[in-house]
Amino acid sequence: MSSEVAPPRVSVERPRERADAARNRARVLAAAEKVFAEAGGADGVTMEEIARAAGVGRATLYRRYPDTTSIAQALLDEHESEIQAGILSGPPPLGMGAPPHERLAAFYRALVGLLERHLHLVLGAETGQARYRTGVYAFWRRHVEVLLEQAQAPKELADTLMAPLAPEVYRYQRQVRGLTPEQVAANLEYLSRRVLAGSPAER
Amino acid sequence: MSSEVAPPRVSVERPRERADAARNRARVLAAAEKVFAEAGGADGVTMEEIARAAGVGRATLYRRYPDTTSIAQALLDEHESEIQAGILSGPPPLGMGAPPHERLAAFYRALVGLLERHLHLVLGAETGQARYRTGVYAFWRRHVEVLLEQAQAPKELADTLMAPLAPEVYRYQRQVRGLTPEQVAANLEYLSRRVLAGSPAER
DNA sequence: CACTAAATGGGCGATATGTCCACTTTTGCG
DNA sequence: CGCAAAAGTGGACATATCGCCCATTTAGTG
Repeated sequence: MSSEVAPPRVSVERPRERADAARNRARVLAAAEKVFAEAGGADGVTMEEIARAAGVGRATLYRRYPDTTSIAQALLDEHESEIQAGILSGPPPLGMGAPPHERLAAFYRALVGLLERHLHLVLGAETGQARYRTGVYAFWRRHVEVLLEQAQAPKELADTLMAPLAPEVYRYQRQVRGLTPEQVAANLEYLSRRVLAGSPAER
Repeated sequence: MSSEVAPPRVSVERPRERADAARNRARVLAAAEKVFAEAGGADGVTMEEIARAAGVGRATLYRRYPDTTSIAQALLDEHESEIQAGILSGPPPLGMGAPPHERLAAFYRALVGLLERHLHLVLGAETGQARYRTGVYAFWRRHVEVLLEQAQAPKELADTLMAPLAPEVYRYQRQVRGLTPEQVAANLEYLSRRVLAGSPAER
């Protein structure tokens, strides 16, 4: 990040959000939450539909969000931040202090919980390519990378170990294969142990 | 598969494809191949665009394919069939005869090869949800399931072990993380050994 | 209380979709 | 060899969404 001549004022001098803007922001988010839940993802959800449900014009939506995925992303941010905080400064096994394979298992459990509670939002925000463009993916990825290093396993496995957390994979396991959230979490815990626990990698 | 009253004629009595239909089918597939390659996936590819590139009307496209993903799927079928044949009746380690973890590694290698050569088609055909609706996914899945059983590992891991083969994951590793196909394959081989080789699962 | 700037929402042109139907080509048959 | 039925084709049409523009409204400020 580069900074030009720093403005003399404190911080970035954001003009403060107007009252009606804040009100509409809240309306939009509440309406979008409902719309995504009903659609079960982002499939048929359009900007038009969210605008109608929120009782605002389409241009009001476009002012803040370029597309439906960024609205879902905004709704998710809050929940994802909680997990980030748990990783950075929470108690073990999610936070520091537990052995790598237990921390990975805890991380898996936390994200399975998120997927279970907000699958429609994650499908709306991180489907397909979009997943890898969100800032939060980089965070998850880095965390897994560190755990791999601590366990003396190749850190290039990070994306491989993240792949089962793609929302489409979770949806398929839950709705088509009929697994319970606990079963999914147990499988991932098994994976954690197999890959990170025991003898370090010989290769 | 169930059969009603079998028709007296040999086979299903398909009226045989007309010459102009066959010609246009070939044109469409050739044009679609090119269009997908240029777009690098299915992102901005429309039925209109493929029709224009093939020099046929849109209705001609819709007669055979309901959407762009099914066109990409048709183009992929051939290549995927080769791998299927290799699994069912080819030599080890892809075919029968090798230990499970080696067969899984060989399977991973075969699919990495497919992804490397035809990523744009796989992105066009199996992006997001569509991946789990293709017939071929069920085949891959079942194959991995059998290998898991043979290695006395929980067969519910099948989808988890398939997840890193999603085209978006491969694209990200190759184009964003800068891994080579060999590195991706090596990582997956490591995963195969860790999960399937050695002591059976205690749980 | 008036004034400025942010915020709003309806409307517009462009593009894609999926279906329909009149016309053309191929094929089977007398 | 020619003809009729059937299969195939392609352009047109109605509909929907997108992304943007701009006249109007509304909130905050001196």
